[in-house]
Amino acid sequence: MVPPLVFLPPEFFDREADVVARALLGVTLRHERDDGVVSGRIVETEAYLGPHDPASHSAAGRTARTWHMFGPPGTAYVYFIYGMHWCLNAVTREDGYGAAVLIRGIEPMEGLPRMRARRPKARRDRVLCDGPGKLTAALGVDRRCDGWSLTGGSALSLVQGDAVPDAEVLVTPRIGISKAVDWPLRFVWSAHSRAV
DNA sequence: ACGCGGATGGCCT
DNA sequence: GGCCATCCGCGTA
Repeated sequence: MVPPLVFLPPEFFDREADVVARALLGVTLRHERDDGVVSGRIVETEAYLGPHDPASHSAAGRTARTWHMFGPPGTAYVYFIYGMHWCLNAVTREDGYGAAVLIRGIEPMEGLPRMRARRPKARRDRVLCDGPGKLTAALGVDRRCDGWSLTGGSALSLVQGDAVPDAEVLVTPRIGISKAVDWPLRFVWSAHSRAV
């Protein structure tokens, strides 16, 4: 028997983004499609705290692009970046606030052959999902998922996992941003991530 | 191992 | 016109 899937409820996400970012380590991100299930355990995240956080997309206000970042807790916010890549966030705090957690890395679990097919340039499984644009490609996540619920009401969901001890969590500044560059809002599950 | 620059397109000034 | 919450390939070591 396979244990039932326990989806993270909306209340899980109705907290500050840094708290949720830390708590998402070890959680399974799961995409269920016609051709099968693809999933992985979250090993790296970043928190974007809200309109007062200069590095946050919500700092520029609610536009068509950032619309779903202001949605209810547990919403998927998916955006297009550098003309090529999709990035997946989980919205945190209350409806209308504008905070989110960027999923930066997962450890592949189910559907390895499908991930490899969607990431033909990855020569080794170690680099299949070790970046925000890589994991969305491997999972088949794109603009269609923008605004979906991650709490069990859609094909894309977050499933409860075993707790990750503090001793295995690394906290660092965020990557690839130009504002608030030293805020310690990046969380890495060191035992399962190649990233420093 | 590490650093650099090109790819590529939507959105804001 | 410039800026991106990135990735990849190629150069040097």
